[in-house]
Amino acid sequence: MNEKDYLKLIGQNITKVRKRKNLTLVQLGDICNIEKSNLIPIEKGRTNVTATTLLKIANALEVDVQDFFKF
Amino acid sequence: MNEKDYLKLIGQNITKVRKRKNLTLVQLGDICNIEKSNLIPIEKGRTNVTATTLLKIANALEVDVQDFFKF
DNA sequence: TAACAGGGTATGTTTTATCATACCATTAGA
DNA sequence: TCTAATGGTATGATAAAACATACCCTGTTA
Repeated sequence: MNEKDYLKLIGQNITKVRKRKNLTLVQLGDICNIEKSNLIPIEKGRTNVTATTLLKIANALEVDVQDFFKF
Repeated sequence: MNEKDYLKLIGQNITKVRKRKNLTLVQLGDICNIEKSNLIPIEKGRTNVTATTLLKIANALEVDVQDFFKF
């Protein structure tokens, strides 16, 4: 898998979980202290997200980081 | 889990898989095009590794990225 | 027709991951 | 003993993530 698609899938997984939890980008951002303007590139797969940012988001969404890597 | 321990565990998982495959840091680095001097901080959990770097390492080690997040 | 909420974009700044190279210590083999 | 391999450290440069703020568009609703 190429890096572009891989980042896109991670982002899509985050979006899926966020919507499943009925959270807006602002709400998620409030919980994990990340601005929505920074969450959007992550969900769109436009940024090469770091491990700790994934941890913050996973904690906020109450899932395992691994869940973002299940394709 | 705090970020420090989390990064350390990711690194330890990478080290475990690398040793299981009987690869040195240089050999792993050759496969995924990452200098051993840059792999060491990752394995030690001293750097906040990015998603694509984890993908490169996972590909080189022939495992899923998820495997690095199993604690 | 406001006003607001939601998703999304743009951008300048700061921080830091990655790259690349050089170097050190220890250990095993010739 | 010398050499090479291995793990590890240090560092300067470059690319880019994260931060923070401001702004735009669309749909909804008072």
